[in-house]
Amino acid sequence: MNIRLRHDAIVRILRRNGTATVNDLAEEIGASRRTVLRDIGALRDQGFVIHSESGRGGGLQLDPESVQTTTRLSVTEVFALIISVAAMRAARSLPFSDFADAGLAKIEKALSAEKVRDLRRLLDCLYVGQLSPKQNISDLGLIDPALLPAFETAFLQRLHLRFHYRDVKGVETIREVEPQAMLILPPLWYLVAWDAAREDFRYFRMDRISKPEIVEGTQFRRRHVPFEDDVCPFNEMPR
Amino acid sequence: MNIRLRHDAIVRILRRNGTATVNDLAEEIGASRRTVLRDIGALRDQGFVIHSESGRGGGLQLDPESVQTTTRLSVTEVFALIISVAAMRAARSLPFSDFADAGLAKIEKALSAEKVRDLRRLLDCLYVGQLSPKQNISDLGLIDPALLPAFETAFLQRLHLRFHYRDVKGVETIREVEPQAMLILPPLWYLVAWDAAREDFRYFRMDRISKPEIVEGTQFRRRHVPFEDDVCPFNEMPR
DNA sequence: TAAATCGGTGCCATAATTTGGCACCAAATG
DNA sequence: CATTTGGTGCCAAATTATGGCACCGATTTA
Repeated sequence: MNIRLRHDAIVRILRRNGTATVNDLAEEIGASRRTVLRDIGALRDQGFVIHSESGRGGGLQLDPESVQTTTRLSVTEVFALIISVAAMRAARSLPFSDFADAGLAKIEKALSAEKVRDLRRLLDCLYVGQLSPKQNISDLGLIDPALLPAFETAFLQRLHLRFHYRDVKGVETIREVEPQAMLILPPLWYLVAWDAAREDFRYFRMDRISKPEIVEGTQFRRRHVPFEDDVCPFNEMPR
Repeated sequence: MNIRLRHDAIVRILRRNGTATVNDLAEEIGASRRTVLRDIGALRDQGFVIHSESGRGGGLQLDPESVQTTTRLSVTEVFALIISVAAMRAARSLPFSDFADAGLAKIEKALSAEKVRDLRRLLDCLYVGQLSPKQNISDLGLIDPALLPAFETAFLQRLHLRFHYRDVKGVETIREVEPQAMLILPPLWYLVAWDAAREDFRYFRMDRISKPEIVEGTQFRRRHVPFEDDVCPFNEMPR
């Protein structure tokens, strides 16, 4: 077994069991005691806080405050994942074990097959904290990570974005808009955009947007988004 | 030289030079031709699209569409980075080379020293695309990544957040709020929160928030954020 | 056409790294 | 005290990475 996989496994087992002895770990992983101890050292070097107690009934314990993960993902992957996972975490408190088992299929479609292994490991490693009451995954609407690349480009480079939008009644229209702002109301993300055809601002729920595409050569200027603020004015450039 | 560093170096050189021969790479990196060819193979397996041409004047070329990065970061790191980088990209179009050289110090303070190496590599690898006019980095206000952990927890777990807030006039107050929504108006991020003391919603510019801390044992319910929408109502749960 | 350049593959010995076993220490427990 | 458990140093064995070499095919240039 690979060193990375072993590190992941150790963290996962510690998170699952709460506490484990070096011998337990060695046996479950299929490596020698010496190797496990070396791995523990490496994990500590990486910043994991692992408590240990000698003697009978002793063992290793991962500090519950340690939110760290062993998995390292590419930027694109993490961007997509953060949004999905944050949405889920926010939607209801639910343990990721459930998510990993039952809800994975939903994300598997969005991410390419090779990335799924990484994803599963990420979820295995993620800190679950106080999340408690179990929920049915199928209730949740995720933001489709496949939308993000086109979306991000349009948003950041200020290019017109064309997409299909399905409204509350299920009616689908095609929109061409200037993406002006994002509004995050967990678990939902909204796009705040100027609708050129309607000459007004519109709010679009991200999970109802499909087939987004950039309209080339249509750079626009930022508009003053009509939100009022009594603390500080919007659209002001930072110092 | 480590295999990871070599992969990073290859991608970086290809991005920089546009095209390079295997021998060029081998010499610059200080590895054998055989090893470089093996690395190219590995990078292709990882999904990098690398074109090649035989004969004089031939060589390797990284597909400009290939936005991939070699660096893999932890979730926390990437979360912080994405926001900073997105803010910068959005603020003005500016080449990351500048950013890496001049603006790095600003981020170095926020991230721990060990992570800076990763960060520099990330920036080296990032796809720069059409970014062109140079800008003075010091103009830009970044969201301090150090704020994020406390902030994220409060936001997602619905806990009260206490922080110092400096308003337009520079007056600093201490606030205790219920974080309800995020509003992204590039390059600025706003926190939309219910201010318990003032019994009303307030907007806080992220870069004016300091010393955020979670107020334990103060879980709140989501409120209906007073934004109107004619496309679909807010705060509606996704299907 | 011939020579040179350049990517690409297979093979194998050598170099480097990782792993496992062993001895042994310190702390805790019954 | 014997036992359990974490932890370290050391070294040989196993595993993996590397470099050199021969050689192929494509392309360019003379």
